[in-house]
Amino acid sequence: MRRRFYDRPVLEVAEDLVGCVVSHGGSSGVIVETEAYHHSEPASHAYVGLTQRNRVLFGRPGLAYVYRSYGIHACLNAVCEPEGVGAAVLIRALEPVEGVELMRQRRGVERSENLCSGPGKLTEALGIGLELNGSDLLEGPILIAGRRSAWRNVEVVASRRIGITKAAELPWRFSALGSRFLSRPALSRAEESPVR
DNA sequence: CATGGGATTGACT
DNA sequence: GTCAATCCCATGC
Repeated sequence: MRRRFYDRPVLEVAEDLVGCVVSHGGSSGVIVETEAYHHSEPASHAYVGLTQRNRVLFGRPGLAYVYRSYGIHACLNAVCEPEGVGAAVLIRALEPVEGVELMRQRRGVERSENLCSGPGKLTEALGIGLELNGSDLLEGPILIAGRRSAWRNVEVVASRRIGITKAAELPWRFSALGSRFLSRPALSRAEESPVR
């Protein structure tokens, strides 16, 4: 993946990341679910402006923004848009590909549908911790590679973001149509709209 | 300096 | 379905 991939409107990047492959710590998976966050809307950590917590969000595109959620979990984002603009894509679910046994050990669960089906789950499965906040997704140790051929024409659908109270009406969640590895089952067809 | 609230998960009713 | 765990950090007194 090139840096300019991330140096674009965050909604475009969020759609295009579905089908790409995240790898770290001897394991990898295909992204099946993302959400976009932008400083202009109140659900974004960048909404309040530059602070110590969110400074990576304003960094150069292609950085990893890893934050602690509910005091317990780590969540992985890809920083987007030009440097100085607070925007990022939250990686919400993966279809496990490599290192599945490692993922089972790290997660302590067996079912493959349960390994990476949530933002806190996938960081645990891949061994991604807060110390990787600010690392570069183009240099590692976390890497994101482009869509493999089988995913070249994946159908992406948009729906509302999960688990937020502010700006909850925005359809900024993007999922691979029909995937069994989503953090939440597909919504009713009426709630989802095809992208592109 | 005290407090409140999450971009969640898993256990339990 | 409900709810607690647990930790920064941002906010407000």
